[in-house]
Amino acid sequence: MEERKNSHYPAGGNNAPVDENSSAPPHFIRAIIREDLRTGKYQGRVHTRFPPEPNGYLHIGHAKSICLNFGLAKEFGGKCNLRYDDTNPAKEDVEYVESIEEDVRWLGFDWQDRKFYASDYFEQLYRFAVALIEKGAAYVCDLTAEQVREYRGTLTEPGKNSPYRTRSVQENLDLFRRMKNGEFEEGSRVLRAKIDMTSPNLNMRDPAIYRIKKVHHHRSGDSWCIYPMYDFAHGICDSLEGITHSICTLEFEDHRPLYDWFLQQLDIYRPQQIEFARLNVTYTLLSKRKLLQLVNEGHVSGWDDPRMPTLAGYRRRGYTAEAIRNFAEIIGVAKRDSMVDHQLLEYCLREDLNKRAQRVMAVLNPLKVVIDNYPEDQVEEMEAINNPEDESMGKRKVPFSRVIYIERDDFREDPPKQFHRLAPGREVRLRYAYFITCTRVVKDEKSGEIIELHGTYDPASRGGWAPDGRKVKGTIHWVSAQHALDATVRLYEYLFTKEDPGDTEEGRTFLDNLNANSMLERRHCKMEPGLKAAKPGDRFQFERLGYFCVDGPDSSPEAPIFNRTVTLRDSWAKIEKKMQE
RNA sequence: UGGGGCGUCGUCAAGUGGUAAGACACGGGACUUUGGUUCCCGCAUGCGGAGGUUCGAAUCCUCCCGCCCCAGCCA
Repeated sequence: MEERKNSHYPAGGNNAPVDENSSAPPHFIRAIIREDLRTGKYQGRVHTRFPPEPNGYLHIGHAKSICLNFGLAKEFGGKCNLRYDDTNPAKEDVEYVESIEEDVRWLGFDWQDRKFYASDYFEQLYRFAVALIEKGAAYVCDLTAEQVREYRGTLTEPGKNSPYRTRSVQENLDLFRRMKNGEFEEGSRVLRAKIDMTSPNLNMRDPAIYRIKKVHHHRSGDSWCIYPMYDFAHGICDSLEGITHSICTLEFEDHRPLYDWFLQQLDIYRPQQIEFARLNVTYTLLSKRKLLQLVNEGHVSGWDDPRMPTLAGYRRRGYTAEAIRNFAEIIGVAKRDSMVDHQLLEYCLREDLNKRAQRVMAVLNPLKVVIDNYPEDQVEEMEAINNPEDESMGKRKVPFSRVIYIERDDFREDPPKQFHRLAPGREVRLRYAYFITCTRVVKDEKSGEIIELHGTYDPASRGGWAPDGRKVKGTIHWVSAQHALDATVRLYEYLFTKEDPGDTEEGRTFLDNLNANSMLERRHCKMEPGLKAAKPGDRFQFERLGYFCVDGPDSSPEAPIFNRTVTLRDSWAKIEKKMQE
């Protein structure tokens, strides 16, 4: 039977041999596929699908699903379709389908010519519904939504049959046709599957298959005023496309009997639905509804705000697709609810960026330093390494002169023991330049604020080495004042203050957990001049600070803006924190 | 208390009867012209609990406890 139904799909042959020594971590879905391949369940085919509803932007949770579905297909020499679950036009929009395609491509996956829409199948879906009516497995019900709820029963009590359950096939056919023709009001009638009102699984208590919605659809326009429900449409689409493994999240586990029921009733090819646990990440929210709310209420600048857990947000923030793919692999796939530490994502990010980001010097909180014994008009070009992890990235020249900026945090008037940066009388190395010693601190008389520092340099230490072999513990970054590029930097932190932003007390909402300091904009940061050539999306490591990228929408050559993607690990901050305790 | 799932280190997660992988985090050390990177070392006498089967149990059996999901004409 299974054999026969599967027969119109190409038999194996397009599959690469399974690599038993694959370094990919084992998980239960891989195990199922291996077993199916071994037993020839689908003639050696592996065909998955990624089925987003175009009602919002894709987020990191979707990335897990995308990587799983496309990744499995690739791993086993199969295919993966992109299919929009666009059965509810009231919530969907073309803006979302465009963003979804951009995001999936950016992540590095390709659906080739297999882009589908549930709406592509509206005509067939309708015919399948008619077939169900004809075999007495579906009926038109005139109960109101509220009545349907009452008839459904509760978790512990069985439901009771709708008085319309016994309508004749002829009457059902007629009514359904008229529903389609727009003769009835929205909500007045619904087509239901005739299953079992006493089932302990509420999904089997005569679920709705079609509802009337006189709403314009972003693809089918106004040609339909009835739309199929997810449970009915999804399995049939999977079947029509010859999907072998229909992977979805845990909350659909209870729907599997229904998924199977429709396909069995219709006697069509049956893929298997497999459920895994959706992703949760600390300090972030992955609910489309709540993300939409953040956007609509202006708590963020949009779906692509760099603080958003959307792929568009992460991309704008400077994350790489490679890092996200690696993260998706490393977190594993299982059935238990879990909350992954955001630091794991950051680890994947740094690992990738460390290898590819060009190093550059930038001062975010500038403190002027005048090197008194350095010739007034002299400028030297110091040689700097672009990436110590990748020699092929070469070297560059950075101008040095008498007046420079250093990071305010790199100077302490009264330094603690373990502080080995600049302080009165102390010597430090200016990266790729000279050793300098601080000789004088100039303060504002009234406020006491440090305005500038004066110091001397050792001409013999050019490049950062002292010929007498003396050591300095600290190396700090700097930018020549007269050559500096003035730029704005946006420092981002978690959008929420709680590990689980959705965990709220009585009377509060996730909005109460918003981090008021999630974005700090610093103007007039000083950067080495070579950064003038940076283009939107370009990523850099600002030495000793973190990874940054040129913002897409807001940056311009006249007023460059850099987003902080992620900080570098900072063991000094840990030491300082420990000293305070 | 109907049904469906799930409980292995702080967090993910392997393991499917032969004596608890790995990663992140954390702690310590080495190296360092980024307090970055890299490299070493440490980190579950125990797998939700209690019984039982077995030479041997995270893995099998029994009972119990806890957590998640389902009462949309959402997906």
